[in-house]
Amino acid sequence: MQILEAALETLREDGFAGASSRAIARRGGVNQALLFYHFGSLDSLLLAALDRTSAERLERYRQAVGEARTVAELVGVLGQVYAEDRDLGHMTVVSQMVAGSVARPELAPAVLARMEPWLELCEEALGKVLAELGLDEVVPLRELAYAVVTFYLGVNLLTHLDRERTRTDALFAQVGTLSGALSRLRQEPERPGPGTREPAG
Amino acid sequence: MQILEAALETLREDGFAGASSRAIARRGGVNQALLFYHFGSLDSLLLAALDRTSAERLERYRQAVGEARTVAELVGVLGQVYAEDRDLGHMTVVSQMVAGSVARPELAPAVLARMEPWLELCEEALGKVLAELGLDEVVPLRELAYAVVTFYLGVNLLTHLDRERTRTDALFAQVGTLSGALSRLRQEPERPGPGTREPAG
DNA sequence: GTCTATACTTGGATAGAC
DNA sequence: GTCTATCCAAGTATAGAC
Repeated sequence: MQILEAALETLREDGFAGASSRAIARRGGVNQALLFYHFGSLDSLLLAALDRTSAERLERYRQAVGEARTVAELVGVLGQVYAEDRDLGHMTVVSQMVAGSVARPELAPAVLARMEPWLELCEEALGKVLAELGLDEVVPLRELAYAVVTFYLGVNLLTHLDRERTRTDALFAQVGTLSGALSRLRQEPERPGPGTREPAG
Repeated sequence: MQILEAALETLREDGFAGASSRAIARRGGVNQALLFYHFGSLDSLLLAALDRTSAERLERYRQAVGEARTVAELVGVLGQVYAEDRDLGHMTVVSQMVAGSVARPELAPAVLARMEPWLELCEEALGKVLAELGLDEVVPLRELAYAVVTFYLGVNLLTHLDRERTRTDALFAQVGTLSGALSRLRQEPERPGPGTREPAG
């Protein structure tokens, strides 16, 4: 819907503190009273907007995670989907809503609940990766998933200050080569001899 | 000063979106006009507040990093200082100011500049760690420092939604044991034989 | 469903008394 | 330096015409 799109765009461009009913209405080219007719309150509208991007992106990520057969594939496709996210500004909406929950504590439980499916998907993907690398049972899955989501939020918070240095392309690449190396190490664990000691990097 | 304290407290408790001049004045028990007499504008006051906590905490972290002789010590003391930070809410102020910079783009360069010393300190600390673990030259220092700060911001953003799961005690402990293991591995690299293959965890 | 008009609150900021 | 008083813009939300 037009209003929802406008709300998302406003959260992205002007942040939580700038996402007033008037600002959203202005951006959507609709009357300000209309938001309250359709959504009851500004908070409800913002949560509905969060739901919308969340559902859309979640589907995209699920598809990516489901398709990938190897760790290398997974890391590769996640890097692509993340780039989409950054450009579309989905995670900005999320981080701004999380930040805004400090100002409006009523939002906190709702926002928290909306993070749950992301954690689950993250766990699923990490489970795949760790199993292939032989690291399951070593690394606590739930905590790692939480850490990944946390980092993700941080990136999307910082990227507005410093778009250059928050490019995660290099990071994804690094994770890719690292997991590739680990994976090979695991598949041929007992092959010693010359040629093994390559300089890393 | 009383006003600065009030500004910090308001940023912590009510977030950026709730840190109005009136809210700050109310909390500080002073007149609202006084903020503008002393700081000229709300933005200036908020930045001054950010400067204040930043300077105070930076000193504390510098001391911690400077004192630590081993990686284990460093991780241990950082865990303590972090716990202070979380309880005092310093990083909440930072993350809220970063989030607020989306709504007020004029703040962005100033906030970004105030992160620079943190990145430098983080690089210094990581340099120590990586050298002791023999991982320097393998891991890109600047990028890792940026990643650590990013994660730190994410944690302090999320902790308001979910205080339980953002406890980083376990994380610090994990990093501690991991680096301990790596360190030992490095100090006795050529000692094979029985008793070496302990289960990880 | 969408608009105008409006009630009422809160916000940033200044002028001027003390 | 601190207060009162005030200006005016912007905020959430509702009532009611169309």
